[in-house]
Amino acid sequence: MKAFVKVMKALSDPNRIRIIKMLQHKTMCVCEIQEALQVAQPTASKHLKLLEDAGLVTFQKEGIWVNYYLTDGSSTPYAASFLGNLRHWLEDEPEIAELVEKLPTIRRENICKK
Amino acid sequence: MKAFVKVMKALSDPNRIRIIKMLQHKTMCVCEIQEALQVAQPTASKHLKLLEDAGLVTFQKEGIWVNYYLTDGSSTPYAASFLGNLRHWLEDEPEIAELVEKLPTIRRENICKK
DNA sequence: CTGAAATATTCCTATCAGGAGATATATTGA
DNA sequence: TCAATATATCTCCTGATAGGAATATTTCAG
Repeated sequence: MKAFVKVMKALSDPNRIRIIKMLQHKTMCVCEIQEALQVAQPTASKHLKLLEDAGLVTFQKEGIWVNYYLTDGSSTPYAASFLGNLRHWLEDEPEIAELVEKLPTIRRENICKK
Repeated sequence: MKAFVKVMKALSDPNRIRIIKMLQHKTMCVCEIQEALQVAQPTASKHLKLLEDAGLVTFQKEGIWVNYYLTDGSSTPYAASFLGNLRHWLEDEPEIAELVEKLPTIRRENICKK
């Protein structure tokens, strides 16, 4: 029950849903997500932590960057099911489509200073 | 997006999940749900309204009673998918099992005065 | 080691969600 | 019509949550 509620809450926020939909297309670092969502950096970090706690995303450190990507859903059957369904769900939402279109232009080289 | 978030939020609360799991077994009136969840009547009503807005449950008036039951999920594909998955999800949660076991003893004739 | 850059954490604020009591509404029976 | 019952709505309280600013942490380059 707790695990289920955690996944449901994680997917109850538009910005976190947007993160999932973006990560379906490419691995992203925090600053890229921050830029895509137009939020402050701590806000992006916090959303990612919540998604991680729910078993939906994970990350790998690459030097100074932290790359986030979707999990295989092995943590809970709920995560697996949602990650599967969200592959096609919301695909035709104009807002999501627009966000995905912008994705190729959002690259850490253009955002970060290093 | 809004419809999706609405369904996710509706299923983000333990008491509302319990309602869904109970309605899988039988149609229930508000006072039966109130009794099963051990909450105040307005609380039960509010949860039911939220679930209804999300397209997960609906109701039929029977005189003084209001009978709530699960929808067929035709309002949104999300509702349909969740109602399907929740048929087996959480089935082996002790807490849910216990709640379902108590169900037959919760009958409006024993609760309501009329 | 030091400075700079990316990210995480802390703290504060505003809004939202769950709960209950009081009250309004609706239906039925007398 | 009136009283009783079931349910819905309103109001208030409290705890949770999204957001950002400030700060801490981590990592790398030099």
